Amino acid sequence: MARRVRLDDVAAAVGVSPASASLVLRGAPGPSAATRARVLEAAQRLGYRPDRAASLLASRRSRLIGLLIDVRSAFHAEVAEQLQDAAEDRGYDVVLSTVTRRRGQARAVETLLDSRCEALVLIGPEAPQPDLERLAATVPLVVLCRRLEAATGPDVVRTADQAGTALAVDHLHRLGHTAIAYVDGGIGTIAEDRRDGYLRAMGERGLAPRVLPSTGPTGPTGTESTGIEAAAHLLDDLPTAVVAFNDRTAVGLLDALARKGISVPEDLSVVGYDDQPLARLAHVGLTTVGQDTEALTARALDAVVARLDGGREGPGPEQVLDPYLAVRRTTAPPRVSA
Amino acid sequence: MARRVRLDDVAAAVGVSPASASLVLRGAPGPSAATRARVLEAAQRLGYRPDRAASLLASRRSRLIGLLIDVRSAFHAEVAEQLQDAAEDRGYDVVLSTVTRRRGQARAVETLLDSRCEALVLIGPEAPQPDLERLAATVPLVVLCRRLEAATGPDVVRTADQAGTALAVDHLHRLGHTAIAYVDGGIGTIAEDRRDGYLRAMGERGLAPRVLPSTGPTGPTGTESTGIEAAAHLLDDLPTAVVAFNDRTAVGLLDALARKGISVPEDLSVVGYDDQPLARLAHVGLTTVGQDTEALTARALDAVVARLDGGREGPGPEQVLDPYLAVRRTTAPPRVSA
DNA sequence: CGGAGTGTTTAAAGCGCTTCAAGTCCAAGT
DNA sequence: ACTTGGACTTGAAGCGCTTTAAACACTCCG
Repeated sequence: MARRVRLDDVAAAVGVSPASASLVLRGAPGPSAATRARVLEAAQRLGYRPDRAASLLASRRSRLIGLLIDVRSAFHAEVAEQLQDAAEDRGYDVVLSTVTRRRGQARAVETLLDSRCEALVLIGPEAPQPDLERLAATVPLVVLCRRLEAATGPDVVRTADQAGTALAVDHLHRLGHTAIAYVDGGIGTIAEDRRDGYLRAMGERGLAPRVLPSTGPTGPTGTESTGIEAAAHLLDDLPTAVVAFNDRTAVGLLDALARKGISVPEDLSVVGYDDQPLARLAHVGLTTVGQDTEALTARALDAVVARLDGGREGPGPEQVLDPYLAVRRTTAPPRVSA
Repeated sequence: MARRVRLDDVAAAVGVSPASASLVLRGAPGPSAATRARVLEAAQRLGYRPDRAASLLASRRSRLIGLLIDVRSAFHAEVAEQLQDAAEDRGYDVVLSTVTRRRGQARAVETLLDSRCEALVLIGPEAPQPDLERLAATVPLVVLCRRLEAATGPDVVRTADQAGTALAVDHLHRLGHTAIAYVDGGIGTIAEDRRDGYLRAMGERGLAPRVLPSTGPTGPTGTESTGIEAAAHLLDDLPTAVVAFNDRTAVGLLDALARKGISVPEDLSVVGYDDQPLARLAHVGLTTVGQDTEALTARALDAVVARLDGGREGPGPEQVLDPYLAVRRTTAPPRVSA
């Protein structure tokens, strides 16, 4: 295994100083076109690859953005991919750190910090707000998809979850539904917001809300089984439409309903939340509320860049994006009033 | 934003040389218990965090393993998580790089190499074998879940895919099935192996194989829609059992069958492949073939460590693990012969 | 009491790159 | 002919840490 080609090797091959070679290879202004061409050629020929660690150490800037993800989540994955591409366009690089069951968020954040990240992006962090504020004092921090009470430190970019469930209720109401139930998602800011949005939207229309509790605090919440259990409760007194906390719950619900011989959307309309790939599948065709991931990551990156390159100091305004409603095949006018 | 605490600061605070502090903080032998305690205390008090880039640069070793994943794949995610934990136990760290639609495998590998990774793990790389061989000449390389013809360079750790489909056929045959169809997964080493396994297993039992082609080369292969299409073909001449290339295909199949009023497993048994979380869901209960991810990652790490710490030079033996069969609710004896 | 031996500590030399002050060179200006 | 300024180039000083060999302080032994 041959020794790695260094900058000095390239410089020596061309007969210029390492300093010049460095400038050329980073596209910095200074070197003449002739030098530039020769250095580039040599670098190419020798197969030179700059040493990341060395440049990080030498340059004051690292142009690295740390992204903390739970690699098992499809949504996180999507954000990662888009942030990666968006960052690249702005000359930044993204370093990923993943939480595992053993390795908590704190550990993962440390790894990121140790890697000289200049800013951190956390997706729906569960850490208590004071912890986030403290972290924000150390490094520019963007909190994605999580509401904070009067955020002072971190920048917040999120979707208006309340508006999302309201959108769902509105859609159903326009179709003629009045008996619209909601399957809850348990505790957490997001679940709260979605529930509130539902309750408010129902209230505004003078409709009686009906919230089916999520699976008890013991089991996991917002999964297919939540939907299956909810279906059991629903059967006693069937509404004409149901809004579920998320798509997985909705899918569980759908499955349980199918087994009971209740046809969707004829007997019952169902709306999910998240617009997961799952929901888009032709044979599921779930009407669902979604958030614009691309806009979300773009805003997050903007916030980072505003601090890093723009020199913004205080926290920016909380960025709240509007959710959208993807109408598919699980909603229709109620049978009786049609 | 206060300047970062450096090793020198810690050393100065205690009144020892940076060299000693360095030794203590890395748990290297040398420093006395007294010094050790004082340095540790100071580091703690000052909130010292070693600079990753600097230590990488200074130490000859980086103890970094690069893992290339497609962050959208659940399987990759699982591997990432497990490799992360396993590596930690051996004193290695994992750096993740993700391919995006824009950013191919090659680019991602470069990033990893630039980060001073000492070894690379690729999951089911699609690159042609010569490329992999070339890469393996540069850096210790482990190829996970992909068969190579007479691998000379990279270490290979995979599951015997042929044995997997054979397992499925065997299970069905024992239940009394003889008309067992297979839904193909298109091109690629994995799809080939699974198909071959099916064909061979059928042949050995004197059964007539029936392979339903995967969706044409235009569309994506091995998805739910593959299963849906296959179901349409199946209806003309219903076998008593079907083995699908993977779980997603099986789920599509299941869904389409349900719509046609064909009940599983009464009318038709279905076996998937991958044992995805999806398959394990209570309301799916798919009988499926799975691979032992934990063993897979453990072997991969062993291979890496054998080269890095053990000084192994040549390629190790190809590691082929046995798949397992998870029998759930989609398989039963055929109606007639029961 | 000198020196071998043991256990600790540290000075100093980098790791490979960036950066910036300080050149060098040459054409234009006076 | 002699400065002036612009366009390039480069020497040298780090970035924050590791590592090696050498220095140091003892204790133990003959």
